[in-house]
Amino acid sequence: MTSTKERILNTSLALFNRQGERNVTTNHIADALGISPGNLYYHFRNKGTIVSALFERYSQHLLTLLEAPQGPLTWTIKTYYFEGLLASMWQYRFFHRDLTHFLHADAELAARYQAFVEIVLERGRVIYGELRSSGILELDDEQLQGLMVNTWVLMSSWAGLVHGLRPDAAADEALDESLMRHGVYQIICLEEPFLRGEAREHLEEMKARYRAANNTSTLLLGHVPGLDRTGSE
Amino acid sequence: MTSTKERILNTSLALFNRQGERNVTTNHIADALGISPGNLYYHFRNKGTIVSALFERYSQHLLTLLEAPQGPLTWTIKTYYFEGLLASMWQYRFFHRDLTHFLHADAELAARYQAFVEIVLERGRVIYGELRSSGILELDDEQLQGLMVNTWVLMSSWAGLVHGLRPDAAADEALDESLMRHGVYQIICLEEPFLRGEAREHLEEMKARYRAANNTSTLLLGHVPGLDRTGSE
DNA sequence: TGATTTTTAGAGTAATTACTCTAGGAGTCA
DNA sequence: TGACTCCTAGAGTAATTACTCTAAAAATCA
Repeated sequence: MTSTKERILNTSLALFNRQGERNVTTNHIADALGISPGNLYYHFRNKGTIVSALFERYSQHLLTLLEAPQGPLTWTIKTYYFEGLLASMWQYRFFHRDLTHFLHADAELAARYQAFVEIVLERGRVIYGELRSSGILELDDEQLQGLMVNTWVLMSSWAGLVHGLRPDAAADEALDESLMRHGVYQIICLEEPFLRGEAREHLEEMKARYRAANNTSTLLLGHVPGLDRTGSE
Repeated sequence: MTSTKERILNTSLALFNRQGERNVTTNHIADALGISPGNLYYHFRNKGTIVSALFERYSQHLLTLLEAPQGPLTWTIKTYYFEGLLASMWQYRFFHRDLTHFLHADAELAARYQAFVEIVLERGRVIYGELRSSGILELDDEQLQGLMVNTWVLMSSWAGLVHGLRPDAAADEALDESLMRHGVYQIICLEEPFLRGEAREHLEEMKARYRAANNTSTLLLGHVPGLDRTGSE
């Protein structure tokens, strides 16, 4: 028995992810819920408030994950961990999809987002730093920073990228898993050159685990099976 | 003396980049040009056609750049080359910003975009392959593919990312150069572990060249000068 | 029970916006 | 000059959409 307010958020999130925030009207949300527009606006002053509330959820969710202490950190564990992060970000993919617009339209949200990214990057640096201390990663401070930024770029735009190349992906939940795995794979590619010791031993195993199956995200894998005929009806 | 059709495209591009396609109406474009809406619609059947035509320009521009033969390829030259690519992409940054929406709204555009990405990736693989043949890069096929995908992810989302973190960047042309340079720097970070021979000698010099100045994109560099007070008005 | 507050419905509206239509100007060519 | 095509103006419209307002149901509480 969730409150109306939360049901609005849940439904909005689902619709936003599937159709894009731009294509989802407030009336549409109310309809999907079987409530009146008036009711919706009783709980949320305007559409932006819904987006803002969803960002709050998203950032809290992610920061909680990032705060969780994890004892002795191995590279394998870290990878599973990042897989979880990516999955959480995928759940709120509408946000990164229209990020620029949201930040442009709401200065307060922009400030919150900046602070959020700062914490994420900082926490990421700590994680990579721990791996370095354990001798699992070998890189200097500047390389670590570069790696961290590239990891964040990848994670925060992966969903949107995949969405662009496979417009069907939004509806097809089965694709999700495989696409997420490919995202993790690309992160592994980022880290690979710096891996040492324990990590190197598990590298092939992990790459195999996350390497996308041939039938998905083929575009990003080089060989396209049945999509090569363009233009013909 | 450019034709009205081209003036519409130029103005649309400028407005789209600055304000986002979503926030630019067709009437707005006509106003900015000092022409009537009727005139605009004489040249373009609808708004989507403008976007589509701009993508045509964009993709042709990029593919032309990518086709240009470049004789003996050094890593330094390749880096300048990528800098040019990134600059061209920045000129059409509105497109990647709302990419998902455009592809969702226009199936034909989606198909063209897919084909475009395929060619870009293929051409990128060739370039990296040449560097490998010259002994400048040391990596296997799979690593090359991973690197290529990550480079593309970075290039195609860098503008949007930067835009998200520095909403002011759209207006401030002076920031552009520095932000673009940081993008190239991140690409260097991707390649660095694989560099050998000639490239390693120029590495520090190139990193220094593209390392962003402290006063820009500070968020992505770790140390933030004056933005640390959050929440207070 | 009655009073008060919270939640809901649903009709309605003002504003926006993509796009149309008609008519007329401006080149061009015979 | 006249006919014909290309280009342009600008008023107008139908549809969408974020949001409001009033009143009533439902829950809460004394």
